[in-house]
Amino acid sequence: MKEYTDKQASIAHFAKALGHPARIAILHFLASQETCFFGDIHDVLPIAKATVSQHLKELKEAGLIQGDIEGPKVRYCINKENWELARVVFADFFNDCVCKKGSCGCREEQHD
Amino acid sequence: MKEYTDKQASIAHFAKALGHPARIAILHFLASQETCFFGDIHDVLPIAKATVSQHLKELKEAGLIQGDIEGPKVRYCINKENWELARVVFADFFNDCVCKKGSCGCREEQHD
DNA sequence: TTTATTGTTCGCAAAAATACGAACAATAAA
DNA sequence: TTTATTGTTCGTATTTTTGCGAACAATAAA
Repeated sequence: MKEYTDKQASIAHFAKALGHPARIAILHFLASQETCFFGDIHDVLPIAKATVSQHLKELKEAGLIQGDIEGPKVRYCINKENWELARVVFADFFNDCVCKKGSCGCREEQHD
Repeated sequence: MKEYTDKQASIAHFAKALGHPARIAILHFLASQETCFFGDIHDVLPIAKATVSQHLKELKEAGLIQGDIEGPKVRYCINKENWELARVVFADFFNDCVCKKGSCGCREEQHD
């Protein structure tokens, strides 16, 4: 009956931003390239530029990337601070959430 | 123009499953309780049982949890193997995707 | 056998996410 | 100034997600 905690909302928020292959591909690309203009990103994705722009906006709103205007172009980049924050948030989450050995009565074997 | 890789799809898939506070709350709860019946989970969430059941189904389909029928009850538990897989997938992702120092031309300071 | 208890599934409604082309604004080049 | 390049925003359509109550199935209890 209780509401969600800020921590839970925060994890879910980051996870949601990562919950689309296009956005993962964008982050992969940003990490691999030295030049990361909008056009370069668009070139490696199978979607229209309007859609790419939308995905970039979501990543920006989640704080995971930033964009700098350079002339008529826009240079995108991973936001290092929040990236590190997200890394820690996920690492903590996976560390906290473990079925302690023997603490639950679930069967060991997997089933469907 | 290229499609997404299996790895990108896999990360996005796990992230999507984690992209709702109710599902994060469920995982937190499963990790903290010794008894994890459906009813116990429902009791700590602010949503109807039909909705809880739906979220559990999604987590199950993502492979993150499993459910065992015990009498008329159902005992849920984190799926340790896939949990470990997800942990590694995210850890790798955050390690791979870093804006190498000085490799991109983004401004250092944050802006809006 | 009848009645509770426990969860899932069904059917539906509302909201959000995804995607696109067209129109637009801003800068750079001619 | 006119034209081209670069991205964003707008409007819209489609799909997916989220949520609920009601109906249902399965086991346990009376």
